[in-house]
Amino acid sequence: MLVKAEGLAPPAEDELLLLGLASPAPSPSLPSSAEEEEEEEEEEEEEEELRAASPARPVEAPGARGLRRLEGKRRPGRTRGAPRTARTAETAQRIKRSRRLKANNRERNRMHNLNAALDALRDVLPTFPEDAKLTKIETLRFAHNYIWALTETLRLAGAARLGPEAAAGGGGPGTGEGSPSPASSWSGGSASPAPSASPYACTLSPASPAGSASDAEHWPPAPGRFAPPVPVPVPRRCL
DNA sequence: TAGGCCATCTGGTCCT
DNA sequence: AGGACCAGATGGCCTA
Repeated sequence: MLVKAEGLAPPAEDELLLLGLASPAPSPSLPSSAEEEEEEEEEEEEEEELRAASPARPVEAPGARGLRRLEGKRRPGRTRGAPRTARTAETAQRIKRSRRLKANNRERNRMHNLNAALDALRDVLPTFPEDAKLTKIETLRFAHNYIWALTETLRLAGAARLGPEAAAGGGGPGTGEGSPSPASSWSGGSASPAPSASPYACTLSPASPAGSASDAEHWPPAPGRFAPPVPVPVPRRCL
């Protein structure tokens, strides 16, 4: 997703070689070809460096290099003349750097995947206006409350069919005993809601799971970014 | 300009 | 050993 392409942080100077990484919306699971190429290059370089660093060359195949060594020919190279210790130190640095870049790539992909999942979640949440974009925390909180509201709706609907007694205390789908408020499982740390304090404390406001703090504070006034999911007969408790 | 949100980098820890 | 996951740091963009 990456809503703000221009919001991307500039790549580190030593990462400028990673062509394509700055693309605004790289597919989370499908790295760009440039990215793949770069990764391959990195791996090749790492292997090369490892080979150069290892005096024993345990995996050396009986190929050209082996022959060259047998012939006593030196491999011409960039490290010619450099002290061995300095060379290996530099090599270790390069390997370390290469691994870091790989880890960065993985982390970036991981976060892209996470954001994609978050986007998918946004897609199924009703917002007003429709194209309003919830922040990450809002999305999670809203989803939490929304699920709770739907569950509660089902419970009440089922209870209504069974009669008033069931409505009084019946457990609904997946609700175990009674109906746990969304907050009962919402351990949002400081955002911990204290839901049952007031029967009307809960809202579907994305920013206030089960009505933590004052709802007005979290529910932006006009033009509101979102509205409670109107079509759902939300329990009064959550309105 | 301050504060919120975000993407990215980074080092540490855990898991396979 | 390498990858996944996590949290802290950093810097950019946007808005009130």
